[in-house]
Amino acid sequence: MIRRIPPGQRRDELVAAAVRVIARSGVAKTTTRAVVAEADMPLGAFHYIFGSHDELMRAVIETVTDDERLVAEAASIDATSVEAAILSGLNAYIDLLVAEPERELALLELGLFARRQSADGLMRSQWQTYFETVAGLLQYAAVLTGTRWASPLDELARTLIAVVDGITIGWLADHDTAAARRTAAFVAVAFAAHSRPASSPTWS
Amino acid sequence: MIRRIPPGQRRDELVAAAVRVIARSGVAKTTTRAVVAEADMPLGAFHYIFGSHDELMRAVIETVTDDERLVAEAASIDATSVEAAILSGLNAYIDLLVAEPERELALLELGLFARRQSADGLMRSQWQTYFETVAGLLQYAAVLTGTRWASPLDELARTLIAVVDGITIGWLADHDTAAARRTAAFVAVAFAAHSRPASSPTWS
DNA sequence: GTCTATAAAATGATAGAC
DNA sequence: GTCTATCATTTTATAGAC
Repeated sequence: MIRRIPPGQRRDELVAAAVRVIARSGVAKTTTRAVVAEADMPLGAFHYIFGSHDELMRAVIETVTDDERLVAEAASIDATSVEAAILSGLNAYIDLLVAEPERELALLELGLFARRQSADGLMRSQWQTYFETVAGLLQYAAVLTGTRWASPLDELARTLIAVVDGITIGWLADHDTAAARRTAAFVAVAFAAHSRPASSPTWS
Repeated sequence: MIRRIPPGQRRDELVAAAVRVIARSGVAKTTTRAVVAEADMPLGAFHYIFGSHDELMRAVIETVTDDERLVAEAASIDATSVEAAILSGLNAYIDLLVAEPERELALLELGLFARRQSADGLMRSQWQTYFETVAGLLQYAAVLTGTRWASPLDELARTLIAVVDGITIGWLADHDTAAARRTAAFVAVAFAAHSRPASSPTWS
């Protein structure tokens, strides 16, 4: 019995399987065999689609960069105030982190793996996507709360990503969810200090 | 020609060699062979000292936790103000990061590796050490600037570690040192908002 | 105790039948 | 195109000479 499946689809299946294996077992144990087993494919099918193990990992990083963490955009943002907006966004992320720690662990592993692996900017583009996503969210939050940002958006976005990454690592270390939320609260206040009413002049 | 060396010393040599290999090539490529080659020892010597590859990695994490990143304590802190103190400390760390990126990359890799590997809290104790070190530095900064912290020290320390980790990852992604320093400046201002004159009451 | 030689297992990649 | 069987290499771990 032969399964005739479009190459593109098989490729997607392999990448999806790799993502699951990475989340479950880590980048180090994501072997070619483990991936094809997860995808329920014969080993031979692998090299028909990907030239090498490296090529698969590269595809995984690119895919993950595109569709992961975008769920954050769906987070319901509290429009009561800028502080509330940032806090609700961070808490929604922390909820996600607590619910699926392996996912975030996998994303960090993939980032460091990319950094080790490729001389070109694979990790750079991964984080660039994060920056842009968060910049969009910050802009959205400003509109929602009738405010504007008093500091450059890309600077704020980068800082917020740093905080998210830092909260993630800290929580992965000790699972202290309450502490993570306290950090989030600290940051929310700090960001609120960089917002102004939408109609105010450049420096109040 | 036989080298008769105390087992404790050989153990230390292997751990030190492992750290160098990790920094240079990453956790994934830190094989037993690579480590003994780095330590200039025969392969057989390895299993005489460590029962397994895992045991070595565990020893590495414990060692690294103890002595790394403590160099931050030597950073000259600007006592002009709380903001200046935090900023100078973070900038000193960024200097270190830029000078030896592989070192910080290795520390992050080891943390995630520990998290993957051991069910017990190896990563937890690693970060716990960071928390305590930074808490000490924050306390020192307060004394130096004649202020006191208006928020719990452990909460501030945890947040600062999160920021340091986040700055590190962001910089590793794109090597944007100026951006890292802007994030540091943002954070320094935020921390200053949580300080009070040393003699003031609990809430001003 | 120290080292060389080798076993045993895992992994990336390919050959070749169908 | 698809899959089974296999190769070549790498890696952890051990056996056994000295």
